[in-house]
Amino acid sequence: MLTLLIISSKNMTDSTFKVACSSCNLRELCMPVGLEVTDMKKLEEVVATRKQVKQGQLLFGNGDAFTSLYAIRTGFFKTCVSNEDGREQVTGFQMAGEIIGLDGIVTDRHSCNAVALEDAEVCIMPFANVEELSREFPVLQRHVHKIMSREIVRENGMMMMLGNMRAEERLAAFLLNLVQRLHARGFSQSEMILRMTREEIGSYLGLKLETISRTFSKLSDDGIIEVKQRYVKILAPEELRKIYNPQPCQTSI
Amino acid sequence: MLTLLIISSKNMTDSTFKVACSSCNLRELCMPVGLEVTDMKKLEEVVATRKQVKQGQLLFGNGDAFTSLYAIRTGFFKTCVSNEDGREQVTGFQMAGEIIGLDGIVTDRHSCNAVALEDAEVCIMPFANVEELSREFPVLQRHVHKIMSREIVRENGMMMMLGNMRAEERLAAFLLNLVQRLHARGFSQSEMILRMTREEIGSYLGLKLETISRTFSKLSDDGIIEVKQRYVKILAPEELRKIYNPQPCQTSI
DNA sequence: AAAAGTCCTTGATATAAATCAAACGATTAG
DNA sequence: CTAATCGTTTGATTTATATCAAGGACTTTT
Repeated sequence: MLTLLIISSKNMTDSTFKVACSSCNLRELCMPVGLEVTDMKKLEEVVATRKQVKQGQLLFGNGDAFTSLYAIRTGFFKTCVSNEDGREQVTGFQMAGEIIGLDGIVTDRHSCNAVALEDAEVCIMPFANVEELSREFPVLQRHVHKIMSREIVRENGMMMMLGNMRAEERLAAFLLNLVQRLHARGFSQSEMILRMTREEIGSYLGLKLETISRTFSKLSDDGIIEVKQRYVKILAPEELRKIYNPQPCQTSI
Repeated sequence: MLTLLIISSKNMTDSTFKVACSSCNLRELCMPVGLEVTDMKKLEEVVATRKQVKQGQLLFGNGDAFTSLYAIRTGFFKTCVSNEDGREQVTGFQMAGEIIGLDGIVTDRHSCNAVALEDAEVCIMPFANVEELSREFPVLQRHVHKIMSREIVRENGMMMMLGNMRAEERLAAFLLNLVQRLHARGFSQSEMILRMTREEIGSYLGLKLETISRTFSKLSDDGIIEVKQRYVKILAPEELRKIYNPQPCQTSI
């Protein structure tokens, strides 16, 4: 029975359902737009297979050989780097339609861990395929460049957060960013269920879990959000945006 | 006379000296290695012209249209992002052989400022050329991907610094990184002249200038470095490395 | 249903770095 | 040569966040 289950699972995830980007509802998120149907069919070759990753499992880890990029189909990931002395830094949270694995290109080894925060499924895109098809399709080439550039710009923003902002500003930015990305995927623009712990949020924002908790309570006391464990509702999005982007002090002259 | 000077300057920087990557001593830093001479000649087409940037001048600024990547030939740059309310974050310091401008790809506009910290000269590489030649030369394609991935990995490391490290660790990491890059360019592995102010170092490391100054003094008092204004000499590189990478506390069991 | 394990919240206290302030050294302008 | 400016150093004090500690809430296991 166990064997049967495993075989069944393998079939399900690896070969039975041949991947079809053209019919994937995440197409506009991880594939270039404005393609002819024939080109689209060709581009589907970037994706070799899919893979399921159970909550808590590693998709790839620091030191692993780099072979592929991964497009998240379902589920939620965190990526984190760690120090010789064991300190961890969450470098990002990724959701459906986003690409992970770019860190591995430079050294042919991954330099971070990608952990599923809920059961997930990814499309495996062997990087050799990506590069080959990029040479053939300028639109894919441009798409890949944009994905990498977007990540660079995101991390620039993170440096600004970590270097300059106070706890409340960081958490406001975090919540606004998260809900905006969820909204772009068809979810509510005011409510969400967090997939990560206070400690993981803290690591991402350069704060301790107690500070995250206190800051949640503060925003809740101020009537700006409603928090109940992992559930968060944004009651006053404008107030939250004001915290994130405080107006410069107006001087009289 | 002024006109003459301008014309002369324009000739010097834009057209007189046709660029030749094959004879540039920074070739191994900004070009793929192991190319045939004929391919090398072809690849030189990525570089359109050179441009000189005076100390304090902007190579490109936030909001500028993105057209090109820039390979630094001589000089030293900082890149920085800024907030609506005017806070600045230095996101990097770049020296000869390094590539700047990658932030512009995703939106076709630059999202940061690149400022010359000393008189500089850059090779302009129109991004259209880069993409076209990347399609023709897989080795260039791979090179471009690695440059972008390296920047992503560097920024992951910065997030670790800004999120987890104490002032002394950040400054140690900064000095070790800087001197290592200078050494790779043929300079001393223990001495350097800083091109940036304490305030700029502070912005980069998420600290205030006074903290940078105090931390320099502390490292100096401990006999680990010698500091005199912008001159820094690393007296005890191993000690500095220990500060950057403190051994995890050994527990008895 | 009880027990155990996570995760979260809140309070009391400590601390690293920020802020405020003054003076000093190096460079530039007059 | 003197004054002015800019960058730096150092001291005194404040403050935001970390740390330590305890209890509470939810989830999973038994």
